[in-house]
Amino acid sequence: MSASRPTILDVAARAGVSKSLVSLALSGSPKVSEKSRKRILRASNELGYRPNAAARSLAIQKSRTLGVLVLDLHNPVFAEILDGVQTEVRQHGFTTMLISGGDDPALERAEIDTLQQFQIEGLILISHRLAPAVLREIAEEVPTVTVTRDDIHVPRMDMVCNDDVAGARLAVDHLVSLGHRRIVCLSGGDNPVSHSRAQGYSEAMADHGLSDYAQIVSGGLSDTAGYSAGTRALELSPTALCVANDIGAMGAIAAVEEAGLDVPGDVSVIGYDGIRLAGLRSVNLTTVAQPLGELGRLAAQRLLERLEDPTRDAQHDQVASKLIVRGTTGPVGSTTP
Amino acid sequence: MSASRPTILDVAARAGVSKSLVSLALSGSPKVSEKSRKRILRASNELGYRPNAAARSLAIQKSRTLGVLVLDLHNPVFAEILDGVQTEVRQHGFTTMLISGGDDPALERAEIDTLQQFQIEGLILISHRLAPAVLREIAEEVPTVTVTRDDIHVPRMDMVCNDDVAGARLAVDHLVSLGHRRIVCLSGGDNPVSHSRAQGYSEAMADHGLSDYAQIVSGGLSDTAGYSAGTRALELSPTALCVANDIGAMGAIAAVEEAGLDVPGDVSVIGYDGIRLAGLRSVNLTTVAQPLGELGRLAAQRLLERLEDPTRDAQHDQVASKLIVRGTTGPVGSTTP
DNA sequence: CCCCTTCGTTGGAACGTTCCAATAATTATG
DNA sequence: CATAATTATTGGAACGTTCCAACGAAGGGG
Repeated sequence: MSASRPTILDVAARAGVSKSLVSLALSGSPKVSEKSRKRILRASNELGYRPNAAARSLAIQKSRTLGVLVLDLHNPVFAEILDGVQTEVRQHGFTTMLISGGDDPALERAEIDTLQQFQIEGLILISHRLAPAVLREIAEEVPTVTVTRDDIHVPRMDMVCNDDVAGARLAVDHLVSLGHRRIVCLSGGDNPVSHSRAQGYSEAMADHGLSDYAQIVSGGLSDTAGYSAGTRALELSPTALCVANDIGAMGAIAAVEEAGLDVPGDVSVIGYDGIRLAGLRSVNLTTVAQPLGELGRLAAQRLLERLEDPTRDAQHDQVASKLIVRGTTGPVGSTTP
Repeated sequence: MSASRPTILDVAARAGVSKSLVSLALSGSPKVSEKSRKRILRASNELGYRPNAAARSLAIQKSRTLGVLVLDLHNPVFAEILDGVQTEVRQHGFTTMLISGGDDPALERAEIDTLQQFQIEGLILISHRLAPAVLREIAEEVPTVTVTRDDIHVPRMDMVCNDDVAGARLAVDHLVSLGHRRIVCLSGGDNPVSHSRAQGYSEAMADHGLSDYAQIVSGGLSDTAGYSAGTRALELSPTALCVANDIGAMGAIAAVEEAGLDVPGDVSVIGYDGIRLAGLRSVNLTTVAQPLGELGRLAAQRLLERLEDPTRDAQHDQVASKLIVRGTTGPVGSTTP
């Protein structure tokens, strides 16, 4: 009948024992007699007791909570990485606090601050826009692991990425094997990930002796950016477009089709990321798929390891991406213009 | 040099005042002299002081935190609703804890439990799979508002929805105005939202005197469900498909195209939800758009109102959805088969 | 029968904050 | 100039938990 939630003292009173014994019993200590344990558990259930996380956190000086920042919840890539994080973290009895920076560095910083007020024990950054100095500052205060970005090096900070250079090469190799030579790269703009992918493209083109055909059109990671870059790329009369990411590739496809050309008959298009969306029947995009869930799982694992041993050297994992051939790539010239 | 974070006492010592005054100053109380305030602020900055949310929560008996459950982070609908929630909540100085139930009732329950251990002051359920009894139990313990579902009524629980019946009618009206009569409905399966949308379809068909043409093919809310329902629907040789949601509509489009038919030349397709994805150039789906952000904003607002006045009567808001005409619908028979 | 273990149990302190009542310092009032 | 009123500041208690040192009650060995 009390207005507020029952506390450990209410349980103790009802079970006729001390609060300390309740605490012991609920944490599963072996030094509680079977008789007491039963009575405490019963009292606890009857009252609907639920421990107060704030009080516990204050007492044990730990929060058993990890913070997770995603760049932007709208981008499916991040939701899929998040899945991996959640499953791994849950298995270890940690709670996660999820925030999204909405693609705004200032907001990101503010949200991380809130996270720190909750005394998070570790932080996972699934992509971010933080300045190197800010990131360093944060990583020094709380064990941190970045996913998807490996450009900023901070002493004790782990990083989990795929090899964008190798991935982009996979894309080019695939197109070349289909007979394409006039392969244009639609870059994702001025960010580390896009740089690596563009570099992989250039390297692979060179390896195939196609340096003369290599051309990079600058774009962005969004649908509209992919569309406008695609439109510009068509002036170079390519037979294939190698796009920086899946969403951008979808925009590029729209540009190709709007120009009255067929995908993949006239122009093949390949993306990067491997979001589920790309597998939708109406999209059916050939892409270089990162193991997104695995990326998240690994990040969580590295963070948990660091919590055990905070002095461990920074680790830098690279996971392998693989080509998924679907319907947007095909042999060169399957339709004659 | 201390290993752990500075506390309010460290700040007090450095500023040469008592902890109480620091607390006062940091909470912006007017009864602190300008001189003290300055010194405290400086000391606080120098030490990099950050209040301990757990301690505060314990002291004030409030967490200033709201819990948000989304059914599934992968579905873009929810991310967009979430946006609205976040902006509104932030403005009021609350923090949100976000969890996703991964479409599993048991997990949902467990995650909400965790939320309650953190003493959340309110809960927003952006769709859920909870049994009525469980939902009732939760809503009795913590102020709750459901978004997107309005089938389970609980005394003090607010609900924010769009009018699915009216929305579906909008879709049918649009198709009829384009001259369509053989309009088949691809339902979203056995859930309250899909039922309402199917009902709106039936009502509108009747209003237009097209009851004889009304046919509902049962499907689901996913891409693949839309695809298979679409395939089955084509046997009825429709000129238009009215699909339960956007993602399903994308699947249906694939089915139509795979059958060698043109969208919208041979078959028009309309979706429901208004996810951004539908606006991508390569998708360009005509749809009935819910004001997703507004839905979230309103939910947060209702919850905050209830926190002010817990005895207030349950409120049930309906927001208006509107038709967005894009490229997947067109006049009937624009291509002759 | 007494002492020593062992086991089960307990009260008190601590965690970092807020809030209240009480005090100290300052200013206004007669 | 004393006293009242106001303004600034303070110490202590409280929040709900965990942990530790200390306790009482059994049981076993001498």
